Amino acid sequence: MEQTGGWEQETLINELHQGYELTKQLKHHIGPLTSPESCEFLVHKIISTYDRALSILKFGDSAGEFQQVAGTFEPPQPLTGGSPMSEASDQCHKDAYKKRKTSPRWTEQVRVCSGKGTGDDGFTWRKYGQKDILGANFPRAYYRCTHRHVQGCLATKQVQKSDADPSIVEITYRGRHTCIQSPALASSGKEFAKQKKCHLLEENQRIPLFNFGTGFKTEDMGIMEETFPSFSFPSSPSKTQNVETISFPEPLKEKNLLGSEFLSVFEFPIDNFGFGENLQHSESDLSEIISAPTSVTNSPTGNLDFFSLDQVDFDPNFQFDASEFFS
DNA sequence: CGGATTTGACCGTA
DNA sequence: TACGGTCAAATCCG
Repeated sequence: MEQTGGWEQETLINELHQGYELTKQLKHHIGPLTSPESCEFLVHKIISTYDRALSILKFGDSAGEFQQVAGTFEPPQPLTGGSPMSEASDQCHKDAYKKRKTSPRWTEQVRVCSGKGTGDDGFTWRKYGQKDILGANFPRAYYRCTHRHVQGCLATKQVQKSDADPSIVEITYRGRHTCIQSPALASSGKEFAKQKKCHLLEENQRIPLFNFGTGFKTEDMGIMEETFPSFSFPSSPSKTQNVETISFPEPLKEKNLLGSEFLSVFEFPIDNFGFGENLQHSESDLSEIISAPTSVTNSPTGNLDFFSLDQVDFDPNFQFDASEFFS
């Protein structure tokens, strides 16, 4: 928990750098042909990026202990009992990050208001198993990305009702999405997602602008972090303020996981979906991703351009001047 | 009929 | 050996 600061510094730099890239993209996208959804998504992403950066500055490290709420970090809190979620009423939403030695994963608890709170997180999932878990009152369901075979997406998730409160489901995400699922598609729900399936690859080739799954995780610490006040915000974006008082709009609670699997630190918009294989090699060692980012980008789709860290100069003295991005 | 779900079997790990 | 995770055949569903 107490760290030298190297990790968060790097994260901070990367966050800022991502904000830079996103802003540049937004600049390019602002125009008559631009879809409002894309712009809005970029804006939210940018805000989230800076939000995280600010959070890092504000709280220092301990990211592994953070619970992330509404796309922002909050200082460490106990996971159970008296947690904010218990008071958050319907839109209650909380992320919990649990450390795992060999299989880091990121767990989110979602209160189910209707019957479908188990997974409409913007991705399409296919259930592949269910198990009764020892000591648990409810079985655990296993899902993998629908596009596992088509695009080699290795993202999986586990959904299990909470013993303590059946109205809450714990969703544990593992791996990251390497498939392309746009926010417009995702935010339109499953119907859109169904339509999209047939055109997934076309979408990939047509608008390889950015990956709509984004996020932030730290696998080397055995945890994953993430979440944006995502693209599906119906109206007002989060205003980057006050991380303590933010509450989710109702729709957000089922959308905010969109990018849970992505390593935004290294994945930049245009081609940030190429690290799926990384996870296999480095679930518990982020350094492997860092040291050999391009050696494992053997996506089955074969036509993805992957971001090369070589292209990124993580200058410690990175200067950030927003004005130049809009010039 | 194709894709998604169910469910028992199988496998790896601790 | 028990348990969690995955596979795959059977079944369901639109």
